[in-house]
Amino acid sequence: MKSTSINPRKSPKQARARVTFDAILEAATRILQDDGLRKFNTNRVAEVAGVSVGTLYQYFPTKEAILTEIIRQKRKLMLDALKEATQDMARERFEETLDKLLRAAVAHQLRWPKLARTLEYAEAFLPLEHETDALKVAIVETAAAFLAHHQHDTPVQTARDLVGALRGLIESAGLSGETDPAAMLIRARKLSLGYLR
Amino acid sequence: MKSTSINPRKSPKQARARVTFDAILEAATRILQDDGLRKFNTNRVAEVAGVSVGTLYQYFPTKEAILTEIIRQKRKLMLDALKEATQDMARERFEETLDKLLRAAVAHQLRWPKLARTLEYAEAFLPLEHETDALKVAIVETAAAFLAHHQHDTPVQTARDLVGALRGLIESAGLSGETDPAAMLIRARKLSLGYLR
Amino acid sequence: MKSTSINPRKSPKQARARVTFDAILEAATRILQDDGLRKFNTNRVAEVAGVSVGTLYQYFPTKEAILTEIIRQKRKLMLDALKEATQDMARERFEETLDKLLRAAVAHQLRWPKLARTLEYAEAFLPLEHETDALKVAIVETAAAFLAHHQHDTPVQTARDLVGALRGLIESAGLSGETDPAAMLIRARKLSLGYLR
Amino acid sequence: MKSTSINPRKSPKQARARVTFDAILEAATRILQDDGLRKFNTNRVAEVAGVSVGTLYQYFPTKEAILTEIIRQKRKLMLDALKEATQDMARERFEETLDKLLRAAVAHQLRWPKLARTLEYAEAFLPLEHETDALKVAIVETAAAFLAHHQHDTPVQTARDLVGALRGLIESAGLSGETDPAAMLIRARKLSLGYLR
DNA sequence: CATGAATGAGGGTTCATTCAT
DNA sequence: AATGAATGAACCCTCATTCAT
Repeated sequence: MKSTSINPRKSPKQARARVTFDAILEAATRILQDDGLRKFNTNRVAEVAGVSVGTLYQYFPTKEAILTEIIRQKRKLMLDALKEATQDMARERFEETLDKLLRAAVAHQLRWPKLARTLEYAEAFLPLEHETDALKVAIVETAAAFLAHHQHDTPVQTARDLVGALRGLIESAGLSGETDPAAMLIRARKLSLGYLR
Repeated sequence: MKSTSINPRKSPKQARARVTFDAILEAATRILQDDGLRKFNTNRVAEVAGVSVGTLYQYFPTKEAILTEIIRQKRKLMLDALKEATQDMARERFEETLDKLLRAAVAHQLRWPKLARTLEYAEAFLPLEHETDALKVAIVETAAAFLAHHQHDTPVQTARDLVGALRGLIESAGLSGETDPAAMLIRARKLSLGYLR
Repeated sequence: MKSTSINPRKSPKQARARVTFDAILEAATRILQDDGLRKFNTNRVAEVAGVSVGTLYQYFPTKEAILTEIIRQKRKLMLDALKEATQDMARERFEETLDKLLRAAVAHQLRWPKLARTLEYAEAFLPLEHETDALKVAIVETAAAFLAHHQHDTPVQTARDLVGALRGLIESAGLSGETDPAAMLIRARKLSLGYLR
Repeated sequence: MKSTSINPRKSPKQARARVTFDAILEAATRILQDDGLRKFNTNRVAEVAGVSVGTLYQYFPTKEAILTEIIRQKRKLMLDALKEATQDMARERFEETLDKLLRAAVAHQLRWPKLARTLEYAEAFLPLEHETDALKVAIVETAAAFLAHHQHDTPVQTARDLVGALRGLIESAGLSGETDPAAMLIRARKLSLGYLR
């Protein structure tokens, strides 16, 4: 793995290292959730993770690398969920697959709306990084493939529109204090079907 | 006006003061647009505005006060536009008023998507401030009043949902490089009518 | 003046600023003399100069910029002295001008041998900087011009050789504790005339 | 051998240990040559040497100990070369022995001018260490003994002067990119004979 | 003996804010 | 009022050294 300024410094192989690596990411995630970028600094991350700054820098060459790794992991989770949701789309009714997709999206955005928003914002100021960027594209493309499969004319633009609108919907609900995925799903479905009609 | 740590220090009454005040806000806005919060600092704002830091602090007690004032102004602009859009709603068809509303929303979000996004993010970490918060509520309420007027059941939640979804839609299009308000309006209308059906 | 990472940040115009600027350079010089690069750090320089780090960074964008400025000043002093020494070379006997040159060289190297050596070493790891580099070249060329004036065949190489050898001579004497310029001058003359024969 | 903070921790007796010891010194030397003191750190030395930091610290108690050992070895090499050059001075003409001495000096300084300069500089800030210091004195004394043998009045000072001047000459030529020992030898001879006349 | 994860003091730099002029 | 020099807490990151395995 290249040691650019944005990739993790070492893939943790020993058990101890793996634990430390994860502790750092978890601490960082918690800080981003609770306080946003403002208080996201390496000293605090290390402290919350229960390690020294030096240790943190053994694993991540810069503060941005931590952010990037969190984004990468979250995006990957989302992409995998979407792929799983669409894997049987050939055999399923449109609404059936759509529901799976929306369920995945709601699950990923509603639980930690502040984190999701912070990561979204942070990403804009990170140096473009292949894998992360590719993941972003892949997410839209997975949705677009689904739309195309069901005869949609402009699948890519529509997919991007819907991904954006759904993010806005779920985010605003989440930040208003809503936490019920079932209620959210209903409105997400309404928004999607309404837009796709 | 009280001089809390978040309100402007003085309402500029003399012409010269007004000019300085505006120059500072304009400089701050440009920096937020171009570089985001990362490079938004008082020294730079003063420099770009062509005044000294000392002068900047004559008008704004803290850095956050500048941010707050920008948000306040932008929100006020938006609110006024929405109010104007709905002022004849009693005499107009539903679609007619909706179009005016969407036109206003698109106009306000599409031109400076990066700025809009940055302000949105910044606001979340600003101390809650009455007027600004009130403006936010008023925006949703204006939309809700319109929906209520047309017999909608749950106007407030629906208004919040739509405001959120539209923001997400326009923001994602804007950040993807779209700049045509007309094209955006068509999709915004589709999203709204679809959701409201 | 460009604001690269190696030039001073502002040319001090007000009296207070001039004083601060000089205090920083003087403190830096003293630290380099006494302890070398090892203990040359911005916190210490600021402390010795009696200013805050922040102030130091108002004048110098990086630690290296301080070093560069010291080198630039010392070289300029040396170059001016050499130019003055050679200004009447057309009217003077060879030995007369040579003596002036050597006097200048001894004066500049013998007083602070440790500083001279440290600057010499530091320079090798500084990003090449036009003016400083030009000064270095100019010094050799001034000597070469003098040699050429007196019918020397390979003035540039000889000048470089002599400058190097004289530096080595004076440095080693200085570091051995010698402080008498007169004694040094005699040997410097012997070395020069011997080599030029 | 005592285990002060500057001597190697153990004289490597087993073959494997010898290899490791040498690998560390070689790595350190390469780093000093290529990047100077700036990037000379124990982690990097260990990495380049292909051993772990822990292993490095089995052999050297401190970073300075590595530097000291390199200096000691280089000086010893130089001293041995000078001793060999002067061993037949009783039977040889003055110029003959001098040439051998200069040949040794040129050989030692011209090949790695950057390394030589770095070691020279580093030495000044190392805690005075008997053996190394003694080697330095021995070098000058070897030269002085040669001068004394040929009826020179002030052999020690003259030897020191010449050692310094020759170092300056060769160093400046080396750093200017010259690499030809033969050409260098001619000028070194000229400098020496000129000064000794 | 070797390994390499962990430590934390040290040092470079920024930037919100104050205050003498 | 306006200026801009000065301040110093805060934050990023490095590297010499230790020690459990």
